[in-house]
Amino acid sequence: MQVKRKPTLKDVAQLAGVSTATVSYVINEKKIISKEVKERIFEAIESLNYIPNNLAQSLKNRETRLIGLLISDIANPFFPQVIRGIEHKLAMHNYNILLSETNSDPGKEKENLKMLLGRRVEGLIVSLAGREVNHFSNIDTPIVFFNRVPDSEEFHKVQVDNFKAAYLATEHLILHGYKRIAIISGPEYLNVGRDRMLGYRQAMLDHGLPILSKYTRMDRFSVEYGYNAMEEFMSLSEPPEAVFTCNNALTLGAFRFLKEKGYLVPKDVALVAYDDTDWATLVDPPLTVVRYPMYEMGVRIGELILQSIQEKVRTPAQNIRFDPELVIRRSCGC
Amino acid sequence: MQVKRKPTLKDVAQLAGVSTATVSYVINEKKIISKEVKERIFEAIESLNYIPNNLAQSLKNRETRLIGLLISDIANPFFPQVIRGIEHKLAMHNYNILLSETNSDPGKEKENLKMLLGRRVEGLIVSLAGREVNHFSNIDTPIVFFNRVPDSEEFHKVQVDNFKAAYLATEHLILHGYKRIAIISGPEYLNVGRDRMLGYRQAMLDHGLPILSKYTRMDRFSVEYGYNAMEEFMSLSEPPEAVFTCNNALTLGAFRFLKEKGYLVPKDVALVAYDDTDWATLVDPPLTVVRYPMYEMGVRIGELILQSIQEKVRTPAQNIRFDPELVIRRSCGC
DNA sequence: TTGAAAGCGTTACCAG
DNA sequence: CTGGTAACGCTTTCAA
Repeated sequence: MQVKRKPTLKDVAQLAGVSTATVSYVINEKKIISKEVKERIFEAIESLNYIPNNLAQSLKNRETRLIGLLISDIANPFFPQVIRGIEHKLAMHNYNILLSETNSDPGKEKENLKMLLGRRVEGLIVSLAGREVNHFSNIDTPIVFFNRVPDSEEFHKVQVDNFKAAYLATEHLILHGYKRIAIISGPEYLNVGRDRMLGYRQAMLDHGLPILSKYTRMDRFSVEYGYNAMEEFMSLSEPPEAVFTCNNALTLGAFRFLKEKGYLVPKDVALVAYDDTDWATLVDPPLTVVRYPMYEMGVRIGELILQSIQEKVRTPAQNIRFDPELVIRRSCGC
Repeated sequence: MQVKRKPTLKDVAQLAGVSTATVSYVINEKKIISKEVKERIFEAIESLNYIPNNLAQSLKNRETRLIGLLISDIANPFFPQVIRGIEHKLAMHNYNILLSETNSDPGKEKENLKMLLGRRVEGLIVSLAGREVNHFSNIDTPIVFFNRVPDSEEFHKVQVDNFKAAYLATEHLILHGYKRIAIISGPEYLNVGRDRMLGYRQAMLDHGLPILSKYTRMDRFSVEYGYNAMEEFMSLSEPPEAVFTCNNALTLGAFRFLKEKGYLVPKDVALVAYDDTDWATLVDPPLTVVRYPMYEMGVRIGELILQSIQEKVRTPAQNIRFDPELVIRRSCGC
């Protein structure tokens, strides 16, 4: 549509009978301008409905106040909470968020990255699409990774202590007396899949329990995978006594299977889940879960990126781990 | 940080030994340039790691390929699904999303609106913060409202047929034989609160049932409000036989109250909810809900805004209503 | 206290 | 085919 051009500084200047410089001064309060001139300029701005063109300002000032957010899928309920924290922090400092989704496709990630860089975002907040991270090297725009982070030590990272979270969950099950404990996790090549698996293994090991491949599944973080993995477990001649599901989608799928088939939790099989969701207290039985502060993580991510932008020299990469907490309800059999 | 300046067209031109015009031509494939020159330019681009400055391009071309998204709170699970649809549609056309939250604060909405306009977004997608909409008049940037839309007929709107949704839900309860049917809804001044209430009233009216103020609550869309309203209902000397909760937060609160206090659904009180959530099938009993296609709504919103941007002349405002559907599960007593 | 003009990084017209 | 240059809308230096 955009039929008529938007008013510019020049238009305002003309109408107010002053130079563009003067108008710029009053808008930015950079110089002291006489009351009467100011008045005239404000009137002109008002009557033209003038809003400064931020593109031109950015071009001139070399600052866009834009942060690029690169995530796999905004419908994953984990993200909105975190984004909310990020947004609140950034908004305080007049930074805005440019959103882009990758659908966990590294190709799309690469494309979007280029787009964001082209738009001259001042910082990047990213949860990795896949295992490839080469396209993030050699970028001199500050980056904070979160959730799905690269292994490399050279980047800022904010994450839950996934290992500890899984350890906590598994150990709780062990101390409860269960021996045949299974796990459903995400892909090996993602820290979030791998570290949770490692935490599980370590807990089993520390308590002298065997790690059996028939009780471990790690492939995708999806509802279907959770459903299918649970189905496989329950059709084993010796099904697990307890299962640890490593993210909300997996929990959803696994739990759905159990409900559909009429299994009783925790009697037939106990459950500990990752991610404390809205509904964890509403299902029957209420879910014992690993919880961590999503909003606060977002705020911290926002702080970290703002700080990295401010810095004149590159400071050592920070790896911030948030402590998970076990929320004991009833699905574990307690 | 941003220590070293990013390479510019000029840098590329210099390195390749050509003019900036020529470089621009090859980048945009606007003119036919000889193979060898092209080659040299690509090499220069490669070695400098040059990415065109989109700000300058936008300024020159008068197109930002940016859409502003103005919503109350991204953590409301309704939004992410819709946004996903929007994002996918827009991404196909190389448009990106600038996200901003209002926290349902009209003041913040006004501010953010100005910011988005300053950034010269080509279109606006908004779910209203409050009842005030004056700041949206006199804006010549195309707007599509969704979810919380203004009453005015002058704007494009995409919404669920809220009236019909509530009518459907209420009528189902009525046909089931319940007489004392209550409703918990959101504020009167929001279409989403009001229309759902109206649908309820009409259904009651059409079936000769009285509308009693003790059975109607409309104030806020929050978990707490849902909890409290349900508590009030159940402490009535004659509690309702069935309740219709008008959004996911209200459902969450109301259901939580019932669970906590040990009420049996649908025996003690039947329930029909608005919004089909992930967990609606997992709770006990599975929830009978009103469902509508969130992702598809997002796609439609994206289409509509793109179309409005393309149009040379302003076409009449469209009011698109998505049909809700009743998903009968067990909380209604069927 | 005000203004002229250069420049931010592109694009595109017009010449050659 | 290639290039000089004005212009997009703003900020800021320098001068008046």
